[in-house]
Amino acid sequence: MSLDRILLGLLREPASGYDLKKVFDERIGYFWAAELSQIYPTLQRLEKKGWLRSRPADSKRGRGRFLYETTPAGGRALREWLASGPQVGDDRFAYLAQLYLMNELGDLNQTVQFLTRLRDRFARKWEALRAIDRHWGECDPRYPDDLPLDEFHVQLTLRKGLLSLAAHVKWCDESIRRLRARLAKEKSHVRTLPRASVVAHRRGSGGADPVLDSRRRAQRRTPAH
Amino acid sequence: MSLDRILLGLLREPASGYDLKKVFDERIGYFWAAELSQIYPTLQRLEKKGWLRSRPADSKRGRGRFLYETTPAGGRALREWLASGPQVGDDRFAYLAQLYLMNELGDLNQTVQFLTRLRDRFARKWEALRAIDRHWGECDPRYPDDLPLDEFHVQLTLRKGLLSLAAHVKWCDESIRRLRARLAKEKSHVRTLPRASVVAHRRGSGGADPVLDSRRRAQRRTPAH
DNA sequence: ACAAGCATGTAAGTAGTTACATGATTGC
DNA sequence: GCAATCATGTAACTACTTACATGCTTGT
Repeated sequence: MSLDRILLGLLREPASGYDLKKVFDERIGYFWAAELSQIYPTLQRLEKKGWLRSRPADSKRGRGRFLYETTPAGGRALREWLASGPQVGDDRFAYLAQLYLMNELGDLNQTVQFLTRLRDRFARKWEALRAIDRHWGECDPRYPDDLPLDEFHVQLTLRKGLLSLAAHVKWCDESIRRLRARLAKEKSHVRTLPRASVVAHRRGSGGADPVLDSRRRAQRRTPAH
Repeated sequence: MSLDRILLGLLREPASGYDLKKVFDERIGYFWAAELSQIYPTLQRLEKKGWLRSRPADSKRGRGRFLYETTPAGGRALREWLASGPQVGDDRFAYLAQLYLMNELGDLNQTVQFLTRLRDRFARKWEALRAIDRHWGECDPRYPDDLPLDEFHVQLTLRKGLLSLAAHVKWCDESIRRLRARLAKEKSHVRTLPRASVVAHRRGSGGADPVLDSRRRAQRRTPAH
């Protein structure tokens, strides 16, 4: 359903299935993904429905291709979708389910490691969007508030990705800090040495852990927002 | 796959399919959803696989029920999943796709309305989590940093929901502000009256629009983070 | 009598993934 | 000759949704 409308929207300008795949991978991957094996049958179905039309074209490299384009009927279906209000689906975050159940492992160090890896993934995604943002800003003096309206809408979605991922990274950092504080407290309890917690804390953030090191590296480039 | 492991995790304590549905709806809906029509067959499949066992039980109201529980083999499968690293899937946010393509409607006011409705939804979700957070804090003096470890893990996921939704609301507000600024600029351009933008801005946030009013009402209870 | 809540399920359909098949062209 | 890239597709499978069927108990 959503993929149908997204293709309708992307095909205001003619493109092939292969082209569209690149748009998903290189431009809009932060809010939608699609495989070629899903794109091709969908294009065929939408053409049968009268929302797309295709024509053969030749490519520089490889065999011939088909360029698809939205028909007026397709445009109406698209606008209907856009005007139907925001489509908010059920959230499904497997990593939160894992964290929710992670007490099963009975080891807070595992949870710290888990969140550290998660932080790394989010930070990498954030950096990818940040690179687009920075590049766009350098190439167009109208960026971000005086862009033409079509690009302005795109920029709003990019901004969402940036803010959202920054919040994710912030949450990971906060959680790791809180977990380490608990670990330190536990250690000092076992030893009954009141100053042991300080030592434990120094150890925890001063070792040669490669994951932690990559974490610290990433953190430098990371957002206030 | 993920649902399998989540059920394994939830069934460390015996429960029926119906009970589990309530857990999804009332406790963990902010990161996972499941329908009864998916839960029942999954429970049967996991029992055949040896990861769950069931026994009949009677209920106060309605017909007899089946209580399921994780077996040792199920526990091992669960721990394997938890130790396998964070499972981060492809993001699919239909509302961002809509916003990305919304220039098609050729009317910034429609985009403002769209984001206002979106803001309302996020704010409501945030308030639901905030209520859980507040209640928990009032009922348990150990909240949030001295909770027992199982509840501490749960709290981390709740905190993620709060931070994430707060960022969503912030993004909506920022976007609406930027859109209004553009609308004001356009208006003043048409009229060629340099002070018209001020008037337009006052009108835009002072009218009797019920959606806007609900927005402002919600905003009072909304997060710094 | 009937609605609401408890309780378990099946059937049909949609959306998306993984694996595979095919074939052309360019650069090394 | 071979890998990479361009290009289109099918088949089998997994995950999830919507609609429906059934039946029991309690409160109004």
